[in-house]
Amino acid sequence: MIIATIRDVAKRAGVSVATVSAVVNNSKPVSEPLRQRVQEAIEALGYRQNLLARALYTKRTMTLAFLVPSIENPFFAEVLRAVEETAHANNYSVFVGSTNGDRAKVEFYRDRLIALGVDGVLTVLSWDVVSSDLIPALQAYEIPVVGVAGSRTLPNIDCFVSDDFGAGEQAARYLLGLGHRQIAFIGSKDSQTTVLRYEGVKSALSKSDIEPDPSLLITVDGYEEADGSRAVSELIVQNSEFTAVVAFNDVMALGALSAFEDQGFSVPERLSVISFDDTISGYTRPRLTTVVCPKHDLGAKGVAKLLARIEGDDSPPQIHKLPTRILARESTRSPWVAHYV
Amino acid sequence: MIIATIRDVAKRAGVSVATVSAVVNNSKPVSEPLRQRVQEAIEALGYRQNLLARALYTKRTMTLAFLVPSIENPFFAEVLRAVEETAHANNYSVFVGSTNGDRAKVEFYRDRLIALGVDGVLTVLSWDVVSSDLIPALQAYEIPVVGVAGSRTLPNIDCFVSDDFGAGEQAARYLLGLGHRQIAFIGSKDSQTTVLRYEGVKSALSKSDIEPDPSLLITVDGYEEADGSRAVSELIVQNSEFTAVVAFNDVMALGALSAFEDQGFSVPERLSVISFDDTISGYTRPRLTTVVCPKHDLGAKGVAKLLARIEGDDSPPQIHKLPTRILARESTRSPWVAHYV
DNA sequence: CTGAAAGCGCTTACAG
DNA sequence: CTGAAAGCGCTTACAG
Repeated sequence: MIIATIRDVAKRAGVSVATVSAVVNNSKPVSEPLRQRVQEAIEALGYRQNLLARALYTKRTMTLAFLVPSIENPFFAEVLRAVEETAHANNYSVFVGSTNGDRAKVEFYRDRLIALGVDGVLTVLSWDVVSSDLIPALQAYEIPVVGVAGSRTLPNIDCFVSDDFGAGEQAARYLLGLGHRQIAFIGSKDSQTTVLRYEGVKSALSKSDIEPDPSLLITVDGYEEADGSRAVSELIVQNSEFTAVVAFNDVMALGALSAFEDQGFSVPERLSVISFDDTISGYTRPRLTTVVCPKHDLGAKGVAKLLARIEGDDSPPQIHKLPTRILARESTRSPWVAHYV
Repeated sequence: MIIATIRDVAKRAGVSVATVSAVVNNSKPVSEPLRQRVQEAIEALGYRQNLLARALYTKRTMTLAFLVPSIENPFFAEVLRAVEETAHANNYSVFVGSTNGDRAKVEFYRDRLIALGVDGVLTVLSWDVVSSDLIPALQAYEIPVVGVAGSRTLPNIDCFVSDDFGAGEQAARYLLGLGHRQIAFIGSKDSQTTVLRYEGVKSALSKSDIEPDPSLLITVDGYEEADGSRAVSELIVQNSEFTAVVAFNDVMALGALSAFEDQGFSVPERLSVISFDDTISGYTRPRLTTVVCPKHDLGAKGVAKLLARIEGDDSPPQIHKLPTRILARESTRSPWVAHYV
């Protein structure tokens, strides 16, 4: 098949290419008769605009890129979904790049995205990204960048993160509302998010005039299921009283649930467990009450801001902390009846 | 910042743009002194090749697209991961498009991907895609297409699917090996995959001289957790004997697990349960034994074939059924001790 | 080995 | 309202 160009259309319609361009892009007034003839020629030839050739002149490709540390992570997959949706709704297409903590890959995307002329990039501010020169390089080419998800932020670009401190407060307030007073926290060492969420918990406790008990904070290496189980073991040997535990994420909470069951503490009868993220929390037994991150909003608002920047928005960059919400399920309950002593 | 073009580099190095092009693409021999000067000019100017301008002439953008019905589905997320990995390893970038069963979106991507000049597209053969003219349109522009995942295939393009019939056989053989004879199947109505997997189960049964009992096949609408529970209820009222159940997917199996527990049938002590896909099967209690789909291979091999097509491979299109494998966990056990009567 | 020139498919001042 | 022309940043015959 021979691919029709704007010139072919012009010839068939008996007009100039400028006129064809004007009707295709609706960029200038064109008289009805000519418009008609052009349209017919387009149909007849099956003409399609070549966006690449167009971009050469306009510097706009109508493409965006989204960079994540790992695509298959359900959290990012959900953000990606919102990114694609929002981009599509605004007539943009999106490249996905997974960086996997690999600086070389970050550099590959840095070079490639510039070479491909993307109009903007949304990126998770993972360490590999932040420690490379991706962002300044993009900015040197006047390609807007916005950061998203993760708790890390950067001062010189717009960032959309979930409010981890607020999430911690929310979790604790929920438990407090149920009547819990002795609330443990299990988290991951070296995780900024753990810190923030725990600070939120402490804040809520303080507001209820409860002195946070340091022996009720357990942090372990890693943030997988086994790490959650391990944290629970450590918690139990502390021998402090508690009626509820806040787990850093769903997966650790799953491990915690198993550990409690193994030790004969039934959830939620004797102990309440609450987690964060809402990834697998609907699949555990009991189903976990969790603090839901605004994954969809993160992607949607991130893209919206990116598009605004592309359109010329030059207001100062801001950090946007999006609110979380409690999704109550089966793992939490009032401690009135019985509790662990 | 002023963006350096090939002309700027040529000027600074005192050579022609043809020479710069030759060294950048390593497409022609260039004398060492000139190469040197060009390299220096490139460094000094921070020159980067504009792939769009290049593509205008070469018709190659080094981009691929991957179309899925839903990005956030963990199954496709995993395929996407392999797609991105393989593309990157071969110096390609990838657009992701989610079609969501929406024909209009399929058409958007059809037009856009052509306009953007992608070199090839990998697509899940969901109904929206197959019922649109996406594939013929792409082919008219000589853009190679390969189909992936899902059980649907098309005769005129390369397809990579997991071997559902084989997966069913595998599941049944595994149960048979454990000593089970009365094996139930719960699946989804109107699912071609259900049919294939069940056929595989029957085949394995027949090979062991076991007559498949039709009352042990339950199909329901939908394929979510609640549907799995419902299927189990229906199965129980059949009042037929069985010691194991094969569930169409992990999520239905989760529902089945709950239903069995509610009815007082403990898994795996009284009943074995096996599922397919390995999405959430590691998170259930007991952890589900499952038949793992070659999600990563699907993506990796699909892209590899696509690249071969781009490079000119014109062998006849083929359907590739990739083998599955059993991942044994806690939900299956020999029925010798006790079983449901 | 090197370069001048044409051309890839568009858009947009500019002139009419 | 319409069109001729220049130019976006590259590559590749072609000639030397």
